[in-house]
Amino acid sequence: MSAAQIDRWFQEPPNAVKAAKMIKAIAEDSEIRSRILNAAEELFAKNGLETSIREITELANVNIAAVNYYFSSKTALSEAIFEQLSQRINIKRLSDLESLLSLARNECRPPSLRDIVLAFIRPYFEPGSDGKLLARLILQSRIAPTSLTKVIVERHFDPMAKRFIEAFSLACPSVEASKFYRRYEFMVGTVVFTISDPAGGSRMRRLSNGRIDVDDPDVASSLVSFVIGGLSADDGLVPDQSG
Amino acid sequence: MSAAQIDRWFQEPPNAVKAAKMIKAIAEDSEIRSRILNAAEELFAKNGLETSIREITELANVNIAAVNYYFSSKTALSEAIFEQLSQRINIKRLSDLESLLSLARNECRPPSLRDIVLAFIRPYFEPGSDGKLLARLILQSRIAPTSLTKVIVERHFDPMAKRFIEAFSLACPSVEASKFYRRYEFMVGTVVFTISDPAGGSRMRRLSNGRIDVDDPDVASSLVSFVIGGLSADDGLVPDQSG
DNA sequence: AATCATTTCAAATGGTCATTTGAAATGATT
DNA sequence: AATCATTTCAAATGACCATTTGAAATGATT
Repeated sequence: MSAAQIDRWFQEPPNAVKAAKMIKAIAEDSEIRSRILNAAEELFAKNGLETSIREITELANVNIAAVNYYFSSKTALSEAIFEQLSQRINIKRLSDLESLLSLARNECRPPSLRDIVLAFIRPYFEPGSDGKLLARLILQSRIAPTSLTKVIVERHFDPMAKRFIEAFSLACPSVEASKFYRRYEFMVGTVVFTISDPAGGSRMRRLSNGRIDVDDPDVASSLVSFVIGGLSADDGLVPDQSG
Repeated sequence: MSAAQIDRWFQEPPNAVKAAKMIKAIAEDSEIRSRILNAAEELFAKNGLETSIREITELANVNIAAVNYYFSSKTALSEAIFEQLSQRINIKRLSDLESLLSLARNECRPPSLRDIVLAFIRPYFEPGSDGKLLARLILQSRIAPTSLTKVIVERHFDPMAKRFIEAFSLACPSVEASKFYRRYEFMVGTVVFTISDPAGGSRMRRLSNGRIDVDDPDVASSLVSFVIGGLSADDGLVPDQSG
């Protein structure tokens, strides 16, 4: 699908056959591009974020120059992946949150804190959702932020975070609202760090002499309990009434 | 202080003047070595862990070959820093923990959970303790572990972790003991992620429209409340009695 | 003073990397 | 069929990196 083709598309009179072709072209656009995206996503998840273009293009079975042709730089490719993943997972979270909030509103009760936390955590554990990769990308952007990871966090994470922070206040009216700015971040830390524990050499397994592991099916629910406990903690301090 | 010098030292008869010189030599050993260590620590903390040897040696004002001369490789240098920092902070934590445990024992009461958590968190916030650098190094070893970061974690962190996990059980007998293997890791995640928030462009500040920041003096106590809430959470599940 | 080990240094080495180039292939348009 | 834009590809480019080299300087030992 070239720029020139698109230009012509708008200049020419309508034509059913051409339209069909054009739609097909857009739908398949572009096989190589998505082969690169998939390979990169797979290798980033498996081997970390310092995978070279060479490895990616070898797995994708495309020429090494294709990355620069389709994405203009390796950085742009990484950010495309980060953005795509962030968007997919955060849209899911937000829609889960909104529907549980409106359900609570209809039933004239506050939303349940457990439901909110589950809406936040669930996408990380759903099979095929690449939660582990997203967790690594978030940690990476913590340690070594780039101007573009900052943009992605601001665009795809901050709005969702604000909604969750509001929801926490609804669910826990006894906790002073401004505390949730911090507690939200604390929650993110707990979740992201836990998810990113490398499979196999897991630290939990070592510390517990093999009894407990990160990949145990009930880690998610342990995590939820911990987070709920933290979010709703009574810290015994007098809330600041000045603001 | 050369190997040959040390050999001679043990072969030769005692001599007060020589002894004095030797002790001086050991004490100053080696100025360049420590200039490199300090520069590397500073740059790792400021610019992340991918600082090049060139930058380090420029700041330290030594020749670029000095790193390989004194540390044999850049990896070994990083690990020397990681190890030194881990040891310093973890020894402090362990000794704080042991003394609060023995105090509780003498007074025939369980230790307070708050005291234990404080012993864990305090070193990260003490000025000059390089808590931020350590947090970054820990996150880094999460995302991209090397065979030697693994060794450092096992040597300097795992024994301390086991002690803290035992202490949590003493402080919270109502929580089934094996839960603390997980909850300890959850705590680490919360703390490390929070500490590593880059100064200046802090996310908390953004989300709260400037009202709350990571560098606020009371973040530590918010963190402690959250962690206590999580550690002592009642998850409503029936504990596994089979083991 | 002569010999020896250690330390410093500028320059070279060799490897990996992302990116560019320019020609060849493909495919669409007239 | 001829022209044009787009896509593919092998090879080259140039930057940056850690590490090595070997000679010169320093310092200790006899």
